[in-house]
Amino acid sequence: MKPTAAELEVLQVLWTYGPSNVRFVNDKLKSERNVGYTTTLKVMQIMTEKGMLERNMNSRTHIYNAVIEEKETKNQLIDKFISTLFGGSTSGMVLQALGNQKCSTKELNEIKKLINNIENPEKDETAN
Amino acid sequence: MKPTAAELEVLQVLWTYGPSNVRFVNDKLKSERNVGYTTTLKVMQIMTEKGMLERNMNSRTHIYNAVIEEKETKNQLIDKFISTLFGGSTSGMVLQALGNQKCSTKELNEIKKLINNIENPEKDETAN
DNA sequence: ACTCATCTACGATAAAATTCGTATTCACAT
DNA sequence: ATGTGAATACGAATTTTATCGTAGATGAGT
Repeated sequence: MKPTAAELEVLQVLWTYGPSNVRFVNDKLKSERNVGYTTTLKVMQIMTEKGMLERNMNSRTHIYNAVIEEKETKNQLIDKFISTLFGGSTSGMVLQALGNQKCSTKELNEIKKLINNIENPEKDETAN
Repeated sequence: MKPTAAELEVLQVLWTYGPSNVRFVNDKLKSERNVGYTTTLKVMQIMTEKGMLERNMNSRTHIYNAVIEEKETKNQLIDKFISTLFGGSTSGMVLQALGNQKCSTKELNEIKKLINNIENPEKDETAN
């Protein structure tokens, strides 16, 4: 399941706001770029055919929802990204991402904490 | 400058091995998947038109080289990736990537070291 | 000089993704 | 009931990407 760029935009809206109709999704997309209503409609219909979305047609205005899971989908995209650009080295990608210096101290601390939890699972402080 | 998937494959070869001819690049690509020689040729010609590559035509066999920088290009791709999928949060992406558990202890230590260096630049041990 | 392998140039095709116009249907307010 | 606004359905045009076949040029070896 490999969403295209346009499909990812739709998924982001649905993941963020939950089940929505086409008008709502199109409005959100239009806040980023110019896109016609029927364009968004078409994309969402195709996504439904592909099984990415499901739709409730009880009312005249159909309500769409994401079928594919946010976390799982993003994991697949990250894996693909890492294998294509960093020869499969997660740390290689992380090092480059952090080197961009866009992280606050707080964020860096979160990452350090996560690393400690991975290294010492028995001392996991977030488990309680 | 947004390389396509096929273009990224070519760039990876040139970044890794330096200036190369079409035959060499195509051989490398063929170790991963089946792709015809003229296909690779065409891609590289188009990339040259786009300004991603430059070519030396002194000899009959043209030698191509990447114009766009590996680090800079990957940074742009990471930024795009993070902004599209993680609302611009680098740590959000890193947390999810590390959560996939594919990092060795050694790699995790490298990341921790980098974080420490970012937090305390004056104590940077890699600078010497 | 001739042949053969190999290279580039060029164009055509195919496949995928994106976009939108038009027609039709429906619900609601008047 | 009728008109209006808004929704879906459908199909088509466009753009982008990817792929490769064929033709012509070149150079190396005999």
